[in-house]
Amino acid sequence: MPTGFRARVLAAVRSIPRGRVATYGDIADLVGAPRAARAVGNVMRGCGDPSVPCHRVIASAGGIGGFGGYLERKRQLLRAEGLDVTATRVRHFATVRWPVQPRRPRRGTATPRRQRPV
DNA sequence: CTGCTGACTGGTA
DNA sequence: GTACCAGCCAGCA
Repeated sequence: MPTGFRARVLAAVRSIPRGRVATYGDIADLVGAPRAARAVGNVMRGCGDPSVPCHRVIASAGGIGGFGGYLERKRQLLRAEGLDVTATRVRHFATVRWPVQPRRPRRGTATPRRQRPV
C-alpha cells in the first residue's frame, strides 16, 4: 500500500455491497478517522481504479455529493443497483445505508455565528 | 517545514 | 427549504 490512509479508504469503499451506499463520514470512520470525511473525498477524487465503486460513496443525509459530471454518473449507477435516487438525494437512505453501525455523536461543531461585520 | 485546497459535516441564521 | 460558517484531516505546491 502506497499510503496507508488511501489504501484503507479504497478498501472500505470496495467492501460496500452492491445496492448499498455509505457516506464519506462512514468511510472515514471505518478507516479510523471519523473526522477525515474530507480527506476521504480527496482520495475519491483521484480514484482511477474501476474496482472502487466510488459511486456508492455519497454525502451525508443521503446527498449524492460527488462533483461535476460524476454526480450524474453516480445517480445513474446507483439507480441501476435498484436504488431510488432523486436529482440530489438517495431515497430510503437509512435502508440502503452501509454499514449499519452506531456512530458516536460529534462534538457540537455548533459555531454560534457572531454578528456580521457592518 | 509552512500554508492552501478540497468528491465533507453539522449547526445557526 | 437555502446560505454561510467553523472545524476537521490528508495531499500537494
